[in-house]
Amino acid sequence: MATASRVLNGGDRVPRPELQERVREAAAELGYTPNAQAQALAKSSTNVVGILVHDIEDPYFAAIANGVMRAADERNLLVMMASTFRDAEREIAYLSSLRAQRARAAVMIGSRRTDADQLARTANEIEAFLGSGAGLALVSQSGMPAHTIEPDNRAGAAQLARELVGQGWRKFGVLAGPEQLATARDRKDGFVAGLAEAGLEPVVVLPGDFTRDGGHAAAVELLDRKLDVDCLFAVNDVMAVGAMSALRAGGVDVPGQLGVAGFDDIATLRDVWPGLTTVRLPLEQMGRRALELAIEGGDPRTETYAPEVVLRESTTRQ
Amino acid sequence: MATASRVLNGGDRVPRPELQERVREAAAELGYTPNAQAQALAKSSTNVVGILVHDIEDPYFAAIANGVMRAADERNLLVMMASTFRDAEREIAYLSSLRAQRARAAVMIGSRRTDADQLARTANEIEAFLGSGAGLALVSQSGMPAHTIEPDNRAGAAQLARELVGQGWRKFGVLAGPEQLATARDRKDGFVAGLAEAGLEPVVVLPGDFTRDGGHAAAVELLDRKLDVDCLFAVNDVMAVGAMSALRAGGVDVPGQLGVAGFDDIATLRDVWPGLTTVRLPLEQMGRRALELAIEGGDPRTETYAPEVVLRESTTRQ
DNA sequence: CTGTTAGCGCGTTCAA
DNA sequence: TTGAACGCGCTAACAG
Repeated sequence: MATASRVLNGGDRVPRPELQERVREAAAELGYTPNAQAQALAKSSTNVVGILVHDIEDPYFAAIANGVMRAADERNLLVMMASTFRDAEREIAYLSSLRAQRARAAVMIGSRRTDADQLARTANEIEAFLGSGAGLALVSQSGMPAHTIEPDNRAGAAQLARELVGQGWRKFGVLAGPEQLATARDRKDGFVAGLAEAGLEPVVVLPGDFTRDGGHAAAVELLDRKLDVDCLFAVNDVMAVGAMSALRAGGVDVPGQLGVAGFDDIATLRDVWPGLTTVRLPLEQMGRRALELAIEGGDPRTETYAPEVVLRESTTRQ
Repeated sequence: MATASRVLNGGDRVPRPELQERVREAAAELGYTPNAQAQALAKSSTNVVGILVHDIEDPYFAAIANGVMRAADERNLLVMMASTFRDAEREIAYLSSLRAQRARAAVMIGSRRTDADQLARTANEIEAFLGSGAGLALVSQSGMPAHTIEPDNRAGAAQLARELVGQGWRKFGVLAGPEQLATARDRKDGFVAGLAEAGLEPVVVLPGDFTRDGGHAAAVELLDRKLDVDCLFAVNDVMAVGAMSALRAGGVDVPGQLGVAGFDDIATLRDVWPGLTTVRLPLEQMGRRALELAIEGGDPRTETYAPEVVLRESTTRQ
């Protein structure tokens, strides 16, 4: 048995070629397939890593997950992915499952809502996860006792505000997303701060969902209230695109009557017209790096990624 | 030991409440976490299912994967996802890994290129996978000895052709994607067949990649050759959107000078302007159903899903 | 109703 | 260089 094990799996010193051959033949003949569970049990270590996303159909998460999967593939790690459908309970349950699976590491993507109780329970599960010896990295969620990858949302949004002001826009409306979502809040705050540098403040800040429909609804509300605004900033690209649809339906020309900007620079949306001014995040690289940190382990580290403003036609002054 | 096992895990008849309590306390005190690997080994069965996609960042795959994950979540199954990055070798290797993991079932999404040798090797691995007792379903790949979920690409494309002809378009260009890809070929063939019913045939059929860039490049070529075409059919939405960008850059008005249609009805692209005429596929439901069939097992069955033409502004006659 | 025993399939000592 | 024995953590069959 040990001999067979040596030639078929472990890189241990292998027997002489002739015996190797015999073992391989026998394996083929018997239709042998190594049992990863048994291997894991014997070695008490697996090559499984987990990814937790809120919604894999959202291109933001898909892009980051793609980076994680690429990095995992390069290291011959198997990926267990779970979509939490934005349910904190599910997230905790999945993390616990990963612990039971003795996953080597996990990456949690996306920021959580700031419900104190939920957050505490999530933190507990995270402690347990790390306590089991596995590695963990979070993307876009600070304040947890694990590696953290964070885009500098505030700085990116502030820079966007500066550039828009530089283009001549003055009367801004902000489609702010949910107030409890750190990512949304930081982008909104950064934008407002950027405006403040020029002595401006937004005409209106409309909360809403962090989704296409949220952006659409907020834009509809904006039109209904006939607010005096000349440029809209939506805290992510899918919201911006939803808003553009609403504006079009309302007969508002973009950017002729109203400029529109988003955040993320989602690849799938780079062909919309007018081209969406946005803030680019290195999503794939962030995912990649998150996995590296998670595998690496060690003391919690935070890495911040600088976003980059991309000006396109949706905010071109005419 | 058995008593503890009974109260903590298996639904076997449980001991009296008092003892249950004692076990739970001890477990909590010791920080006990069930070892899923050991459970799997002892029960010789897991609750892991696999998903194989070509590229999770492609919204088509993300939508189907989303359906699979929803169905898995409802059944308390853990999902192992692999992105093959369109590499057949990787695909085979992953399927083999899933076998080693003793996965209960797997879903393979997307059609493979028709390279006879690769196809045979994939078929071999599929046989081995099924031979291990696991279930398997393929989405958009026929001709394999497993459950198959197939959109009726030909019928959908043919219907699209009929409706476009009905709107008054006559001189069609087809951005056909790769000839070796069954999905692309079927859509192209169906479209051509639909045109034939009206006594028409396409002015030009341009091959290319099945991606945004493929559509873009094909449209550029079309413009360069100054072909006399009044409507473009791209065999998927991302190609169509890439083509629209190229047309815009070339100063061609859509749909004023050229109509454009796609295929899939990708959710993220429903807000592009002009709204993209396309053929809707129930992607999430297909993914869902694929998992059900894979879990269910039994004799290979094929289920076909009827697409539905969605007319939007990109083909509105002016 | 509870505790004991024997594997599940493997990697890893330790002797030979 | 090879083979025998043990243990990884758990469940299922059995005995008490």
